[in-house]
Amino acid sequence: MATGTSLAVPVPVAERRFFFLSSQHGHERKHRRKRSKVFSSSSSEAIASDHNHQIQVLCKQGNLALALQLLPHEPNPTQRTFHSLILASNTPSSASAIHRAVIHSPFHSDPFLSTCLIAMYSRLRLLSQARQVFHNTPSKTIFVWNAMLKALLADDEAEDALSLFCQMNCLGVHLDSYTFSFALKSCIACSADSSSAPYRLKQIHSAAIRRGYDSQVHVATTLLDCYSKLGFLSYAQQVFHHMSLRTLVTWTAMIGCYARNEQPYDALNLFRQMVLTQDPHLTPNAVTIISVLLACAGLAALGQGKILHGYILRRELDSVLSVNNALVSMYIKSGSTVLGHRVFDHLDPRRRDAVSWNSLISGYAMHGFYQEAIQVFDEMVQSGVSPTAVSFVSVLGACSHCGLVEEGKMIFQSMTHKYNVVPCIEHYACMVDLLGRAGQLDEAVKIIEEMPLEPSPQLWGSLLGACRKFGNVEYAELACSHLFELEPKNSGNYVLLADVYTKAQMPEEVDRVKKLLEEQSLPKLAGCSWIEVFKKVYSFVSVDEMNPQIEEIDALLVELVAAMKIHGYEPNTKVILYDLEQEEKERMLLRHSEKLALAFGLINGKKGEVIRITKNLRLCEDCHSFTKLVSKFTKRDIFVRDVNRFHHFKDGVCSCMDYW
DNA sequence: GTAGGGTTAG
Repeated sequence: MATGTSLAVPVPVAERRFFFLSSQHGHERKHRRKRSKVFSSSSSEAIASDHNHQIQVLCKQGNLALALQLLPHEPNPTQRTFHSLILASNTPSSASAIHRAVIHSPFHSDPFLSTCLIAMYSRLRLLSQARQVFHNTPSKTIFVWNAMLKALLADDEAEDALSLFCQMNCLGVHLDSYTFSFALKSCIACSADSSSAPYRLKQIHSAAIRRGYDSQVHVATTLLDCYSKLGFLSYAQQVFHHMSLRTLVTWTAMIGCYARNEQPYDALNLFRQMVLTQDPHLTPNAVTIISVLLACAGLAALGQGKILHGYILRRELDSVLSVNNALVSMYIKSGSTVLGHRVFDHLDPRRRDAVSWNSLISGYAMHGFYQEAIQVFDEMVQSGVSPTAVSFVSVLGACSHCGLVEEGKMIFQSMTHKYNVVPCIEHYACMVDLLGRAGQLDEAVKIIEEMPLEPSPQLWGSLLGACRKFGNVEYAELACSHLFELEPKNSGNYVLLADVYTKAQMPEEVDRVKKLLEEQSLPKLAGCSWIEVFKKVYSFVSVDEMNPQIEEIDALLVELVAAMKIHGYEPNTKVILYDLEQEEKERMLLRHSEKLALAFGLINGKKGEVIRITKNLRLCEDCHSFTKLVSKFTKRDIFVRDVNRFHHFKDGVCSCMDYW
């Protein structure tokens, strides 16, 4: 206790030191202090260390201007000083000033500073300077190589990044896990204009396996995401299942993978599985929520989406702009433009970005509110947000569905002339669709012939669709000559061509195409529909004997068909290409997944509530006319979202006006 | 010894 009191007496710091240090130490200290005093007055080194420190502090405080003014007065800037300056540099002129100073210092080829300089130039989007630093660094550490890879990737020079990766391999550079992350991402960045992406991805994957980096969590997650982006869902799944350690990012990437690759149901299941682990490290973040919202949108699962919205508010994730944008898009895609618009309205107008606006524009376009879509586009421009390539895809799509040919042409022209957006393949596809739907087939073909890009299957598909509508055999054959080569496994193209021949009364040709289709025994994409009833999502496929209520559903459908026939419904068996008896064809029509979902909704849903169905294919003509009549007969509003757009059935009429 | 990576809405 006695010592305690004595220690409680405040002792000045300097004295206390004396108290504890031996006299010898004290002497040494004094001596050293004396020496440094001599240096500080006579040698420049002491001033130097002083300036170095000052420059570093100024950089940390963000006062780069003053730091740069001080730099010439420092004859021996240290590596630390340069590092601080590089980190603080935020303009091209300050960047080159610092770079010059480095070159004239003993650190001119220091790999550490080279790494930082490359990153700095990359940040300022000065790629050629970054390349220069790279080439002038004789002994490149893996950091230097990786910084250059990253810089190339960030500047859309992914092809160069991949060549650099090859060079590293040839030179026997010891690659690390970062190298693989960048190489994999480059591969994806190249995939837009190169068909070899899957092959190259697998090559890099095997190289990663050989070096044992494939199990590294960052590499594996990137790998998973790369397979996802190329549409190789099963490879992504394999990577996910083989990982021994999965982080939140890994789970999020896999959820996003399902959501983007037409498996929204699996995305929701995986999300549920993740939440059930109750692992605190796996608490969903904004990105996770965005991916889950994407899945809800994919299913038009409005109830699930609302639950998520509640979660977002509780977790205060509504402060994140991208979460709000995803909400807007989820609500609209789930059929509620009102709720979508409400989220948009609650956003501070100054915070709204191009994605916020685009969500709204594409939402209106999807619902067939084309005037509104164009109006929102104008509002976007007025608000000072520049339209992006995506804005134009939506708004041109809107024009096309509305038959606004002249308006569409003007907007297409304005892209380059007014908004500085270079048209890409999707925009040309929109134009072909616009002209094709309006019956201007010659002009549509002219666009294809004159465009500077390689026509995509979607673009030929648009032309083929127009040919079907206007019965143009010549252009249909032209489109198919490309389509059969570009996507030989898409049975839809054969069906459309057969339709064109049927319309043109060319039965031999119809038979030829049908045979072609049968010979290849192509796997037809199974029709699938979803419906949400009391916040649970139910899915239906056309051959679904597993559904416990199938008998009840069948019975209702038979009853409905009988009633609809009185109201003028005639089963449109033309949509079935197989050679079957009329009765059998009608039976097949009744098993279309959309009709099953509709009957299920009528049986189990809340009376009088809007029925919302989502379908993975385009709505067939028979289901369309059937649903129109059901909406009238049952006095129910029915929303059906197919792959392209919304159909709102009410009182026997559809919002698409039978034009889809 | 320092530096650097994976998931994000249209």
